[in-house]
Amino acid sequence: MNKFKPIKQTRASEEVLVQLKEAILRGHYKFGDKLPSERELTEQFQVSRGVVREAIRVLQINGFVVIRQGPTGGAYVAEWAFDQLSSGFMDLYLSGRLTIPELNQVRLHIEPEVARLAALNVTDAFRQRLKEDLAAEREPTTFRADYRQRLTRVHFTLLEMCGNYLFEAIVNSMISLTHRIVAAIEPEDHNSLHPVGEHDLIVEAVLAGEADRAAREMRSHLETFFHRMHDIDEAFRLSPAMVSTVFQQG
Amino acid sequence: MNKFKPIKQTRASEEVLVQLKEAILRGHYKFGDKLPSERELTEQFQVSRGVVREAIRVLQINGFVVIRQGPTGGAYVAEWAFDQLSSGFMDLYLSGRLTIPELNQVRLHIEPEVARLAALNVTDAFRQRLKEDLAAEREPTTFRADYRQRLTRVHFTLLEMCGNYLFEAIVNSMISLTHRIVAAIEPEDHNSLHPVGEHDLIVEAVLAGEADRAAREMRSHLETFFHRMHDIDEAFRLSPAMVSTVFQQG
DNA sequence: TCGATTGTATTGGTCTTACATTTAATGTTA
DNA sequence: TAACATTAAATGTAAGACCAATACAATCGA
Repeated sequence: MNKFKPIKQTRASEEVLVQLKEAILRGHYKFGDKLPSERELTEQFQVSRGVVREAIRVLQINGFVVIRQGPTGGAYVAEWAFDQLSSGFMDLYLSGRLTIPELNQVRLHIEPEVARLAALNVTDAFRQRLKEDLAAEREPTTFRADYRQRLTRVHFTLLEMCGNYLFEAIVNSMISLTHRIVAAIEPEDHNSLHPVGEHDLIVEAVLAGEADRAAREMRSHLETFFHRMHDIDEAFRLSPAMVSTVFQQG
Repeated sequence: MNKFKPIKQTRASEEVLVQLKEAILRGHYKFGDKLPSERELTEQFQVSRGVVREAIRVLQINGFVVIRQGPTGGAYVAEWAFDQLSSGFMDLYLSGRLTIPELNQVRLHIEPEVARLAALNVTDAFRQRLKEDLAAEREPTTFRADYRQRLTRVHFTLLEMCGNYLFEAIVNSMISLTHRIVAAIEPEDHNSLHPVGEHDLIVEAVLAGEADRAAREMRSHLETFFHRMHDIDEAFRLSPAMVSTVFQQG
């Protein structure tokens, strides 16, 4: 006969983590706010400093807070967005569970829909941004990373336009993953992988509010891009150099 | 002129985390394997035990390892799958960034495609499983959670059938989130939210290998389900009781 | 002999104390 | 006034002790 309940099955650090995380998610601590110092938290939670640090470390790694040292230092609530999802997808890829063709298949199914929705939500402000994005692509540049960044501005703008935060979160994370892979396999002549001007037809359709055409153009763009990506990838596949490159971007 | 790079910008615990995580992702430690004990890692990394613990705590929270105490205890590599993605979506919802209609819109766009792909990949083994899943729905039950579990077996089987691990990861996580929300708002008479037999037409189409029809049936099923879900949700929206219920499932 | 109990060693969980490092703010000196 | 030194507040790291859980071996009793 077992009359009594077990006392503690959860780790103290997890309790602290849950409470801090809930406080952040509920908005009790907003972006930029500073959590109490470690010593303060040890008093409030009545646990040791090590326990508090374990909880805060988890929050930091998962992107909920950034930590600074010194006076005015501490754990500050970060503008977290897709960090957790991104690293989730990343880990799926790095562990070998997720292949590039699978990734591309999903993007190929979702992003045309994003473009379609974007065309339905077009406003003057967005029209302006899309034009700026296209112009930015043409600017001369020296750094490859910078170039890639500007080539995806159109995609990110369309994501915001589609009006669905979950689509935005998922596709944003998938684009991040694609970036990282491309950074490892991209040839010297990066213009051959993604020439400038490939977004023109998409934007044109979106600006005109033609939803279905926007979806078709997006699909067509992705198909050609993925095709090139696949060709280049084959040369590097299983190359130890590439694998370590992807890891090192951690 | 700053010719030299800073020596250490990363925290020791992050270094340890990266190395352990990479070892797991690379498959150096496989499912079920045991990481060295904390005291052993302390010696190998030449850092204090607290540093090692912070790293391991992150691995544990993110689902990469499970930890047991006692002799034969330690950090064992877990069969991690979608934990990180699931909690990522969960946090988006709990923080209020993601709404239920947005979630449903995405599911409504992706899951018909999953059903379509499943119909193309049908095998005898999967045929058998689908029939079992449908039969399981009919079995009498007492626990609501158990009932929900069995009602989604068809969805999970279709996910496996679609042959794309990323689709599986995303939709699996979204279904988990839906479950959690439903658990908070579900009425006593749970059969009204998702009556038995709603999957029959989907499975019928998949078994016949009719891809487009499978997609249509899936879409139709989700539309009616989300419609009911929406009606019920309105009654509970902003109810403090519900919000805390969702949090408590953490 | 068998079974229950007890001891024991190992491993994670927590606490404490001390010191190092970083850094904003303040004070001080040339 | 500007450059430099001091201070203090916060995180970062280290080391040691002890608690808690538990698999396994040893012991004891019927």
